[in-house]
Amino acid sequence: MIPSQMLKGILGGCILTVISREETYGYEISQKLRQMGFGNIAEGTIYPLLLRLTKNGCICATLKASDTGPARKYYSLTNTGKEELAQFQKDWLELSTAVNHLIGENSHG
Amino acid sequence: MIPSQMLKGILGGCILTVISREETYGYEISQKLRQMGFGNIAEGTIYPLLLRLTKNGCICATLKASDTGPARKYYSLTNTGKEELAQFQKDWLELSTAVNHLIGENSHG
DNA sequence: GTTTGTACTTTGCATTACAAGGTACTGCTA
DNA sequence: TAGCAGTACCTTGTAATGCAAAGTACAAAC
Repeated sequence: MIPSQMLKGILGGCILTVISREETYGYEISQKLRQMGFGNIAEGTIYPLLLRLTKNGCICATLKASDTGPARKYYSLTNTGKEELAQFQKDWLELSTAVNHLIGENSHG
Repeated sequence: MIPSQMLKGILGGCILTVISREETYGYEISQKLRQMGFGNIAEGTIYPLLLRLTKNGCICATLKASDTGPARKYYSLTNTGKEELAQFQKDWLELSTAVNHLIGENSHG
């Protein structure tokens, strides 16, 4: 299990990434993240995050009926969201480079 | 600049990594992290974190005089700290694998 | 009609990076 | 002597954010 603290500042970008692939909704996002190896991300994490991203203008929702349960909120990226996603990927690269550099150097020591 | 939220849950492990290479003190750790590409990590981040790690039994300090300023607190890893470091590296691998997998899949459509 | 699975929401909490301000020692300069 | 820069550490309060817990609601199966 990835510690929850490690997910801070990362989940938002991950969700933008998932949505960028295709329109999707909260419940499905949580399932996809689990399949991707993020472990079980609580609903109390996903839904507030989606609301935050909506408020920030990164994503927008369309309500669509479902045959198998209550209606779903399908999300898609706005232009702001696309910029935000690009920035996240840049930031992630910077972080992972620094950490891998640090951990890697350990073995030369 | 790496966003501060992205550093949550990561800085602790990074500091353990730095200390594992050789005994060092707060001020020097902040300089090393900057050199490693983490940007300027505030003192208000470093010192509380070192206190926390000490309280958790991950590191322990030895006060040593300096020729060029006030005394320094040199930190070294305890056994608990070594376990914590190993766990961090495992967690980091899990996280970075998941994120890279997610970002990478994006380009396959 | 009760349960299971789907699907979204809200409240309150814990963790943690950081800004801002403070203390204190050394060495240099005027 | 006074003042400043660099080194070195500490404390308080704040903001961001993942999550637990609880609630609402619809559909299908039993």
